[in-house]
Amino acid sequence: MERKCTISVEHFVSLLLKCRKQRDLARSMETHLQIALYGYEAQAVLGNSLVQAYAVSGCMHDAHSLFNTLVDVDEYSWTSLIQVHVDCREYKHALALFHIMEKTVVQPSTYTFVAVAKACGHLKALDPGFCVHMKIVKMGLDGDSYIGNALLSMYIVSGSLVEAQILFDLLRTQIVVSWNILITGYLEHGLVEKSLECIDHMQLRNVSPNEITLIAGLKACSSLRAVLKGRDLHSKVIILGFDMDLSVETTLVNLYSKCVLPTEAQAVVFKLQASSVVPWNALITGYVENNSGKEALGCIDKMQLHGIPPNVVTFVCGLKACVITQDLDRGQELHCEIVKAGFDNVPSAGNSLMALYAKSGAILETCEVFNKLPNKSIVSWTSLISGFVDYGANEKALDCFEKMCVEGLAPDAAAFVCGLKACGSLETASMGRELHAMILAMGHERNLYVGNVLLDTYLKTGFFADGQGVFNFMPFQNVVSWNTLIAGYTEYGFSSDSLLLYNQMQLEGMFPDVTTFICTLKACGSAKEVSMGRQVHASIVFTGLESDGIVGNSIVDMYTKCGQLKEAHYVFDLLPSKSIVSWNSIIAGFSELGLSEDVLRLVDEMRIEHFSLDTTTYVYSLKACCSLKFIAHCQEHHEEIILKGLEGHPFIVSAVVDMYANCGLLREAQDLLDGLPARNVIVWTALITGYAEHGLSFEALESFERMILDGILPNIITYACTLKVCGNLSALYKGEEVHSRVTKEGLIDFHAEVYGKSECRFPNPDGAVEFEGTESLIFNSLIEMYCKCGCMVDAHYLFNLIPVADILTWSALLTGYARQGDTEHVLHLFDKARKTGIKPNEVMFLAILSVCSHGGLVGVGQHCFEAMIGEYLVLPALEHYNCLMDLLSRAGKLEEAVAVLENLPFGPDLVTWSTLLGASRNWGDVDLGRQSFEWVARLDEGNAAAYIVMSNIYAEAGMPASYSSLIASY
DNA sequence: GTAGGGTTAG
Repeated sequence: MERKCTISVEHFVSLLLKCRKQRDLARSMETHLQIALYGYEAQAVLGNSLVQAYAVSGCMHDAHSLFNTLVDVDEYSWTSLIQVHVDCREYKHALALFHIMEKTVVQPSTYTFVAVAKACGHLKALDPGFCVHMKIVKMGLDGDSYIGNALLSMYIVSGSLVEAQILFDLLRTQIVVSWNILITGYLEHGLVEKSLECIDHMQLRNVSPNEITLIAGLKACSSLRAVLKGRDLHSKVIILGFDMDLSVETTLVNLYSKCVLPTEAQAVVFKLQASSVVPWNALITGYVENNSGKEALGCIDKMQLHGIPPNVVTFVCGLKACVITQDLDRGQELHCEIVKAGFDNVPSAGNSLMALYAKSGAILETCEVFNKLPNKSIVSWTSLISGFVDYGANEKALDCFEKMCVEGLAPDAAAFVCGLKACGSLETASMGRELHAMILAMGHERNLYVGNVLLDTYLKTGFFADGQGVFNFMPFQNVVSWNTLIAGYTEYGFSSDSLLLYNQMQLEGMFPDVTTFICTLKACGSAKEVSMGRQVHASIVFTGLESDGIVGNSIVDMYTKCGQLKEAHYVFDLLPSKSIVSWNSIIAGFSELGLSEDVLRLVDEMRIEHFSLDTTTYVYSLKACCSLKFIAHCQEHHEEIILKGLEGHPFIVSAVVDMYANCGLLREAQDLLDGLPARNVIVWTALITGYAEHGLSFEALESFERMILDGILPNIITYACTLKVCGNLSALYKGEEVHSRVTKEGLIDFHAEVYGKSECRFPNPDGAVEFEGTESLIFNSLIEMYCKCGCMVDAHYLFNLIPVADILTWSALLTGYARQGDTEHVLHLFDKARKTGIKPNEVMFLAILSVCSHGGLVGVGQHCFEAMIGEYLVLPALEHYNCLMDLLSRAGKLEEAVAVLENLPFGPDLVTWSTLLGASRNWGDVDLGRQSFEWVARLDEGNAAAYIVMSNIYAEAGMPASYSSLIASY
């Protein structure tokens, strides 16, 4: 009872104020109990304080129950309840309470309106906000500076900048706070220049800026990278005496860092001599943002020397710096320090650790950090997904994405970006579409990152129309969007479109960056557009980007792909620093043109310059060795590869098998292939072509069978080679089987209309195989196969289906008909080919000459031979001369045939002499017969037919002596 | 006042 006298109501009020400040619920409840014990419950002031104390501690329900028991609810009770909801960001609730209050007799005060205006602003609720404004005017409170600023703030926060400016101009007095609301408002809504204009205006009206104004101004300068204006504000800071204000100085550090003026940023920090970690962090962040990882880490050391311990932000930046410098060791040291300092449970630290490990390829550590995180936020999940994507584990990434959704976390824009990246790498269009639908449903489609990666995913999966649609409907495109489009078209062989896009983007005022140049150079290379390539090269020099390593390599690559080795070599020699990629680019150029000696010379040069050969280099040098048939050299290479442990690499494996197969070491090739744990289409194809090229047709077909049994899908090269073998063997049945395979796989389309390119989805382009020309290669191989097997009906049927017949198609068909002796078809087709603009080649002329000779069309044949040289400028080979001699001698023009023989530009071969031998028999020319026979016998010993023909000549000429001696010698 | 995950490229 004694205590009852000593504790006053005022004491309880101050006690509750303390509880409220410390959000100490337990003490609030204890105090509540005491108030009840003392019988003070009916005291209005205590009731209101209790309501506030409960509300700020999160016990809104208790606060409301208590509010309902209050005996006299006054303006203060209502306002404090509304205020508390606003503080807890429960704006809707606050507004609802205000509406209830309006129905009572209690009149709102200035404080009530300030709280309600804040709620309206955050709700972006313009109509209720305007009603509140009107009510204020009606009550004559609009002259109050406090209310005026609250309303100004309401319009700004809700984004109604025009209304805010009108209200601002109507304010009775514009104090510095009013100006600051306007200035920070413009800044936050991106109207950066406008906020700087306001700062100038306020000074003209003799309102002196305070630290809030200066911070806003400096921030504006940062985002505009406006160094001069920034320096101007810096001098204001000094004049007005804010140069020891931690916040102002930190913003200054940030400004100088963003403007890449590290010395000035440092000067600010050192001059400040503060013991706070924050300005140091601003400095470190600046270095990280400018990709100066080493300097950032140095700064962390220096800061500790000044006796300032790092905080979480410092560690986060430090980890980023380690990613930049690729210094995993230092990263792990930082990890230890983070654990020691007890920051390992802080989400941002954990997420940055994951980023470090993921970007260092340490996926296990990434997962470990993730598993240890107590609260896995959307950011943590995204870090994990991103880690899997970087690691190439795209399926795993998508699994995680699903798991994250199952756990009830709604993906945000960044999470979608990672998920889509996985889809793009997996080339799974269906999953990509699912994510796209989710993105639309959740309203993330306007995010630039999302748009760009969506575009990339559609292009990577071959859906050009959808990709173009995404691009067109983006709210705005940036340079990345254009780069993605350019790269996407090039990837599918539409390089000319890429080049048009490069021009178009510049017409639309978009400046190319490093990546644009890299992508465009690639397009120039694939399109062999060297003049455009030179233009791009000039632009690169103009922008001073030619010293960039990747750009330099791309220029070399462009020139080599265009076959301009001189220019490529010139650029290569001038590269400021050559990497293994530079060497590979130039080597690839020489390799492409079959200049094997140069390839090996360059490889030697790079060895001299202490570069270690990588898989790409080995592939080129192996190819060069084997085309030069440097077998010993090849084997040395193989040993070196084994020594380096590269023999398992898929590219190397196929190159080595190809090398052995090419050199005719087919046993070795076969053994190597059989010993592989898994074989791919490239290795099998290398073996099959090896067998085919060395005339081992049966082994080639057998390998094709084994490849199918191995479960490997052949590619067009495999099919073309196998069809050739079938033709050589006249293996019609096998050939037809291959035909039905390629049809089933859709490699040829019997109803081939020309596709609108954005409508169709192309098969995944195989690295080694150019997409363009796929179909005609298969068609030509099939036609040739049917021709060789004598099935001219099938050959001609396919010929009619081919979308565009090229010179090879015509040659194959003509040769086929010629082999059948079908003069009529050959002459007709020859005529048709010429009319469609085909310039006849040597193969077509051989076909013509051969049918003319068999059909006795001497005049036509002779005319053709003359036209071949005079009109079509095709140089005849020995085969053509042989045919001509055959043609003449069959027609009895033996002398003319001999004249051809005597004027031959080459040495005659077995066919020449056999032809003349046959002719001699037909026309009974013993001398020419004997001469021919002697040559045939010399060139092909044991040619029984020649003996028989010669003996017949002797017998028919009535020369028994010669006849019997020839028989004896035989 | 400083701070966590996300887009294109050899």
